[in-house]
Amino acid sequence: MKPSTPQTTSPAPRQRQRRPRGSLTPDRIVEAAERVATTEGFEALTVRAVAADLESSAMALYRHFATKELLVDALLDTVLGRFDCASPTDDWLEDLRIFARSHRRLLTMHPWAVAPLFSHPSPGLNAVRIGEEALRILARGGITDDAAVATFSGIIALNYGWSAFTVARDDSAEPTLPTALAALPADQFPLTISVATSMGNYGSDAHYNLVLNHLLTGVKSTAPEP
Amino acid sequence: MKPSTPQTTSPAPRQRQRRPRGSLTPDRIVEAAERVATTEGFEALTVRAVAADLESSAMALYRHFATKELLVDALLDTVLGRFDCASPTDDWLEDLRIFARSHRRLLTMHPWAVAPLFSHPSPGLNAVRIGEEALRILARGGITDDAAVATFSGIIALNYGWSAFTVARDDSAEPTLPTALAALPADQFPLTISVATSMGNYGSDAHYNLVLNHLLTGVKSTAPEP
DNA sequence: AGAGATAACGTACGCTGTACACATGAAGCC
DNA sequence: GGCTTCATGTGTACAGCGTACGTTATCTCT
Repeated sequence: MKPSTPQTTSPAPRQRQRRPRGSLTPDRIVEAAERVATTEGFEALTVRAVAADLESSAMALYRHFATKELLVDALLDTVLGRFDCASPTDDWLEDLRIFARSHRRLLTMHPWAVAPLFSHPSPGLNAVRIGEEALRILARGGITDDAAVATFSGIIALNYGWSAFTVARDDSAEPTLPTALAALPADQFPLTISVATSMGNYGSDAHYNLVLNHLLTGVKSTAPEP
Repeated sequence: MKPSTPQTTSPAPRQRQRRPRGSLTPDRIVEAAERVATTEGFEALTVRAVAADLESSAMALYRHFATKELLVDALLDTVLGRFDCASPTDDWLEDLRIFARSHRRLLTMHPWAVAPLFSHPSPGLNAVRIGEEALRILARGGITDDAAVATFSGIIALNYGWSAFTVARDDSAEPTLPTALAALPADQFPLTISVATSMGNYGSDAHYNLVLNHLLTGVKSTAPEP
């Protein structure tokens, strides 16, 4: 196999077939990194794994990203770049709800990215773009300055925190969460046991919409115009 | 130095003075782990570092915790065990606010624990205890079942997400966030620039209280009793 | 005192990110 | 065309990680 280097003069071919010059670009590396993250999980996103996906060597990536952290930053920024910045209706509160749902969908569609996005400051340009969109919607409702920043922060925080539930969920776990809760000592956790079935779908869309409704109700109640 | 083993027969003392039999307990190991985490940060919490803090060896810890993950789980559960479960007033909504603030304070007082708590499912007993307390308060307001679980989840999610802001904040960063935002292209991010100063204290207590107010307003609006 | 159990420990292995030296291929210059 | 120069791909190596495995020392029970 691989008789492409039949150089009999050198007994041990110390290097494999080298890839052509422009075959490694930041974009291609980020694509490979995402491929690894989606298929193997973020914890398996190692430099060597990305290089293997590109059929390259680990150190080759360091010509384009000084550290692994910078590569991850670029990867996360491309994910944030997929946010859909549409404000379709003419009701600003409804648009705010759509904004929140879109952001949440962005996270649920990239579950491996939630934890690193959570830990990283990552103030990339696309993150700013998302914030600008939220501020635009809020301004239409007369909410500006600290109230706007706080509201925006609240929605983002809610979404990130909520993603912790949905991402960590292991539906193949045995025993199921409701049955595990039902086995608790009834004298210590009576309420937990009584809502065990509802606890079964904690983090669900229905629960999320309920909470988002609550938050938006409060936002609306402090908006200048009725 | 250390002439305690002047055993001249063995030229190289292959082992240092071994510690007595009961000197290593799960509790002491967890204490040492927290010491490392608080002083050096969670990323520096290695098995060898914990062992060094105990003046022991790395493998000695594995007699008490099968894996590092289990040690971390125990550490996180002790942190959750410090939650103060008081419901001081007779206004359930006010108690819910105090509950949320207490939980948030728990996170801010253990900043290193936020990220691992976020990533881990970690359904320890103390986590259930916190949930039971929230359900008790909500039940006093007539909120049960799915509405209660959703509301509880919302508060917890908000706190975790919010902690991402406050934990990641690097106030010694240069340039400051407002000045960095002010340098953005004004035609693309006009609103972000206009709220740059408010953005400076994003994640602050004032902003958090504002968001919590919004959420509680919504909760109150759906509560059975006025 | 002797034996058995077990807690503490040392060594070693495969993995990680990455510093460093080297090899190679494309581009500019004569 | 030949030669130089420089950017880029690659291999080797190292410190540090979690931890499997085998050794020892100490405690307990006769």
